[in-house]
Amino acid sequence: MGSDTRARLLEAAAQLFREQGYAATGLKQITAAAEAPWGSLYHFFPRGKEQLGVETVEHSGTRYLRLFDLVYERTESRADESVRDVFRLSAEALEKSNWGDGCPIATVALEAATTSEPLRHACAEVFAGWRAATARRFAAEGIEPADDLAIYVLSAFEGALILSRTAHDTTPLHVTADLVARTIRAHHPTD
Amino acid sequence: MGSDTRARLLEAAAQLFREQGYAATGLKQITAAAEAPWGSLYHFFPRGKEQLGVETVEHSGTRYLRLFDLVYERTESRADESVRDVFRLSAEALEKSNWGDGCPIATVALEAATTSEPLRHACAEVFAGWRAATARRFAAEGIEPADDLAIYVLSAFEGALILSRTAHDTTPLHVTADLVARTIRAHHPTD
DNA sequence: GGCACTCTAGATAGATCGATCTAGTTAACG
DNA sequence: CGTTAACTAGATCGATCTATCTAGAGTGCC
Repeated sequence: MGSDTRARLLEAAAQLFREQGYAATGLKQITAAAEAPWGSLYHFFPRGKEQLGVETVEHSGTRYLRLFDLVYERTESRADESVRDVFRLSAEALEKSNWGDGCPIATVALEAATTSEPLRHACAEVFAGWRAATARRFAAEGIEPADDLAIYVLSAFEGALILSRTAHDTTPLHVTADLVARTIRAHHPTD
Repeated sequence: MGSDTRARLLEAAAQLFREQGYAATGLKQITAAAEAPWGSLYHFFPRGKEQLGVETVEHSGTRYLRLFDLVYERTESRADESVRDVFRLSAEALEKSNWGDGCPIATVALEAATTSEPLRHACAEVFAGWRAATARRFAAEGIEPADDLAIYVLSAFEGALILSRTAHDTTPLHVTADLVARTIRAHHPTD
């Protein structure tokens, strides 16, 4: 039973969707990258590309959520420093991947916003999960309004990723991180 | 000479790229939407889809730049209020268009980041132009560092647009607008 | 062994993709 | 008028797309 073909397909799809988007990625390209037989794709994802897309978004989403939580759980640093860490880590990953590894959801989310309701919904759920995790971290430190600040951080993060990736320059991520972190610090309860 | 076929093609391409992205939009679909003959497309854009893409990005970019400038030039309101206006106007447009009219550049920018250097470059130039216009407005009011703050505003704006469009809910735009405007206000010179 | 089930392997269908090509039509200008 | 260029119109090409289909290989269970 220990076949990992399905996992490899998800992994390859995640990488390709992240780099070049959903519409530009062919199923043939995914099976080739996963070194998986064509027949397996429709065995594991009988509803075709859209199902693969939805599951890939969920896969990338929870994987990234764990990354956020990992950073957030280091409570020796304060919340504003955690936020800055997220930006900094993403900037590193972006540059190291030759500007390929941006947000694994954003491209698909924009493509699907009006073209595929299941896909759009999956992306919305992922964003909501990220926001909730960030809000929890803020609330745990008494930073309020936690939910609004989480939305704000996520917005700035996604936007800075776009600008940096498009410009091939991490400056937007670093500049935005500084100003966002300052906002969060200003909302720390006086201690 | 007064043929507007070329303009109609650009307009239709801009709308379709904005709604569903570059890769998902076929040239046939563009000519159909523009009510333009297939032959005209390669007459006006002999280098094909990529050339049309680049010119469409430039077209949408300068059109949006004029919109920014229009808001920014209303100097009776302060810079932080102008920023809020941009967010609010976008939220209205987004909702009224059934979540179709997000950023006309972002989707293409993400798709092209690793797949088409000319297209990516065109998007980067547009973003740079928007940033410069915003920075000029800030500098004119003594808000410094103008360039960093412009990057920050643009990041938050782009990200909030993604979140709102994906969630089919303008809350991210409004929440982010409030917090960003507060940051800008805090950078006003004491007057 | 024999049956059932999972997964692999790839041929193939049918549609659509971007791009090229040739005619035909229209307009500009001498 | 005649000539040239601009533009329209669409057939057509090869490639590629998603999806379906059949056949076979592997595996566990009775």
